[in-house]
Amino acid sequence: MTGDTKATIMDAARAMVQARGYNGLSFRELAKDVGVKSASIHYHFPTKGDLGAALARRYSDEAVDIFNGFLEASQDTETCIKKYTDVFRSALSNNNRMCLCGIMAAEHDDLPPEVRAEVDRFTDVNVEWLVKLLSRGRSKATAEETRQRALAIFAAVEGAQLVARGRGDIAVYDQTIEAYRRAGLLP
Amino acid sequence: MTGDTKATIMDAARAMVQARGYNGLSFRELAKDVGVKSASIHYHFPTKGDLGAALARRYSDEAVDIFNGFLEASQDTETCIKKYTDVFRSALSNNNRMCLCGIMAAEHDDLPPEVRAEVDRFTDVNVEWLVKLLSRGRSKATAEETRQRALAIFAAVEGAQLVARGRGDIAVYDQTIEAYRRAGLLP
DNA sequence: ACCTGAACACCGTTCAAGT
DNA sequence: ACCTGAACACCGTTCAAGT
Repeated sequence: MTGDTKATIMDAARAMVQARGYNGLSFRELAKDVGVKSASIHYHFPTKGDLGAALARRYSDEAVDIFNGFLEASQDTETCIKKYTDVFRSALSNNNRMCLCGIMAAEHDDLPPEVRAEVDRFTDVNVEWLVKLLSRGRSKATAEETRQRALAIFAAVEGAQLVARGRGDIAVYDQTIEAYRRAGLLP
Repeated sequence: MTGDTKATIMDAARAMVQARGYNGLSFRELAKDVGVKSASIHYHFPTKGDLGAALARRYSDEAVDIFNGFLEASQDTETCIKKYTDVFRSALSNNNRMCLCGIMAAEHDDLPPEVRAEVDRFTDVNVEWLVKLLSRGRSKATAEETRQRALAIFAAVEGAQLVARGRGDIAVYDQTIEAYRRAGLLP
């Protein structure tokens, strides 16, 4: 009665992937968590690829909403970028978890095509949002330079998360982000 | 006759992990590649963790040698950092592969402790080397600032590789590294 | 010293069968 | 509409047995 099974499955699966990756996601373990048999998971998501793609799609959609909220709430670029890096920070503070699409990008060659496509879209929505943010302030950078800087910021943040997670130390993330700012990569 | 089995196993396993991750490494597939039965792999490496740790250890050792070669060959910081980023580039140009320890860092929660320890050591040797490089030129940065910048460079390069690999596009890596340089993160 | 076949408990997936 | 048990070919691992 507490909500539909499909959403429950996705919530449990999302936590699992952020902790252990797409390869670490087990239908049988997932079934135990949710309280059904593994064959039932297949009723809602015929294949593991279907589930993975649904997770990445919802994740990107949620990210777009959250990021756009930052733009609306503040005119200040520095404030927005701080909120942005804090989103990635929050994954780490949630039991040393990682960005759903960051961990899946590392598993690139193991992903079914439909999952890969959705993971790519996460990069797209991040870069698009960062371009929007960087374009608000007047700047002498060309459109192409701005796009490349946006891509660089996204990649650097993902890298900071990856390395901090490896160390299991959120201070590593904070120090790295601060070093990016000092160097001038982050506005 | 062409060399010992143990080295052959490690070479095949290394390629496999750089493409598909630690979780994607299969003893049975590996055995087929090498031409033995999977039980024989266990003779040389009792557990998958033993193999993974041996791979990461050898990888870090080789990296140290290569990096130190750069320092000896050139006094120029810009040249050394270019060679450094080119090492990570070469993984991508080798069939879109990834840094062995970068991909394993993403799988952090799935790794046996002995593998995790060796993966951590790769971060250490990279940061140590970058500190050595950054310290050669005289600079007003404190030792702690230098260490944090070294960590930031390593994280940013790993992130560039991760994102470029996700896109399957080495141009993304090149553009991101160039943007790091423009921003002043890379010397 | 090195390799193997057979067994174990796991995995994603399929499907006929239940309600 | 939703769930299940049983089967399939996979997985890492163990171990007694071979040479």
